[in-house]
Amino acid sequence: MVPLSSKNKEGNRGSWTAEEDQKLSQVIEIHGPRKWKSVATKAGLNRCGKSCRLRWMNYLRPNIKRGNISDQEEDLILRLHKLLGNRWSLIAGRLPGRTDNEIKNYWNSHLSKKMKHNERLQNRNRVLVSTSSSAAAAAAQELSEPQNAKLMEGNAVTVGREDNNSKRDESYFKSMSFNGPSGDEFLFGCSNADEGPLNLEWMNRFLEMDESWFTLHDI
DNA sequence: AAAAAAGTCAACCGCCACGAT
DNA sequence: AATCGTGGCGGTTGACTTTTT
Repeated sequence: MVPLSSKNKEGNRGSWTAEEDQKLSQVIEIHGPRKWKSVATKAGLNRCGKSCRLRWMNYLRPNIKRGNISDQEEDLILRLHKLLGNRWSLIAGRLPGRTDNEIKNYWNSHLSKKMKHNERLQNRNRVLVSTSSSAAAAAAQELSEPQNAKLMEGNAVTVGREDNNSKRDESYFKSMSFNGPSGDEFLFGCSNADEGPLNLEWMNRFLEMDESWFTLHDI
């Protein structure tokens, strides 16, 4: 359906109709996908060449892959984006049947959020808790970035950015009650005042949710 | 059930590069 | 060398759909 507001002196705008698609396809079949202004004229379409090109590239041309982006494709997009940045046409060139517009949309609606979420997890202050305060102190010494580690009252060590969370964490752990297993077993969690008191159940939930985070900080 | 908010995606816009004149 | 037309690209918009409140 073409909205009323989508027509002006420059020609049709808005969504393409099946009839327009058919006309465009017919002309391209004869003259090839080039000289878009002439294609638009030959097809008798009241649209600019640019619009015709876009419709062909993103919708009408053969071998366009429809349907959800697979896990393999997503992985490839992530890796290519890391390498190339927002060079959507280059990325799309590595994914047969996918268009630059589709990749860009997928990135903006799915992957950028995923990236932000991961970044947020990485930037949280990490917390190491032991049932033994001496073991916690020893662990703090062994940390690869001791300048970023802080031994808290009792048996908790925070590891993370040197930011303004330290004071909050300190009082937070003073009031914490920890009912972990006996011995020097370490558990990992993540300090976040919004998520309520830190306890074993909560930490186990966290670990189930994000195993990769755990292995990254194994001591 | 209805309204609001969030998500999706096709299409448009403006800029730039490049070839033709 | 300067200008113009065209195609290609990435950013953005807005209509429509889905989910949440």
